[in-house]
Amino acid sequence: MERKELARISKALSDPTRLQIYEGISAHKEMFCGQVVEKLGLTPGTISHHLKILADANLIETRREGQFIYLTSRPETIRAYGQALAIIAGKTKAASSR
Amino acid sequence: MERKELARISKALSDPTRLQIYEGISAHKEMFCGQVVEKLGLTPGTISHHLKILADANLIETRREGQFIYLTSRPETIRAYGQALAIIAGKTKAASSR
DNA sequence: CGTATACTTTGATTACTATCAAACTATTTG
DNA sequence: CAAATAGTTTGATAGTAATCAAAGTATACG
Repeated sequence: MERKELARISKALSDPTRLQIYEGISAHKEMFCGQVVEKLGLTPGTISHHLKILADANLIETRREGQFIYLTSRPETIRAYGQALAIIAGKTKAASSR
Repeated sequence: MERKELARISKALSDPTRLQIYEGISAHKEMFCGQVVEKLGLTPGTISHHLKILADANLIETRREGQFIYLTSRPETIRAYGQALAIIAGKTKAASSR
């Protein structure tokens, strides 16, 4: 994974509010934006902003269904991210991943 | 791992310059600040700033030896970080970590 | 078609961050 | 002690980001 993409994912995860949103979406199999707004107590505009950053980092997926936009998490992105970091961290020291 | 700490580590990794510094330190078993300055082409002040953020996130360790300050990476932090994220991401979906 | 609901976009504000230059601190060595 | 070397701290600047309010867009429904 490229440094730029690593940075994009890191940045998406670097805000406590976004982390909380991501945790919520991951914990529930599916949520729509209004639920996130209600749960976090922020304005729809702010939530929309954060969701876009998470989606741009491929951490979540959005799907429209009628008036609602459903949010699901993409665990494979976290997996690839963690793996890329582990490889970097294990460059010289400790290669005992398994 | 707490959300606040996850955010702190993520933020430390969210800047391309810091990622590059971290990669460099991980790749060489040991570096001192001057080497990072030379490699990155930024001022000592800027490098010092980034190193502090990485150290505050426990991603690196600093140790003074005479005039030099040696830098080593702490792979166990990345490991714990990746694991914490994997647990969050796997809350509802895909629990096949092992 | 008009109204309601769900979300997005825009503009403004405030707070944070990356960077540099320059002054400062710590350590070694003549 | 003075001078050199290695980092840190400070002050300034420019860019980025989180948040809100309000206006805008999309979908459903009467």
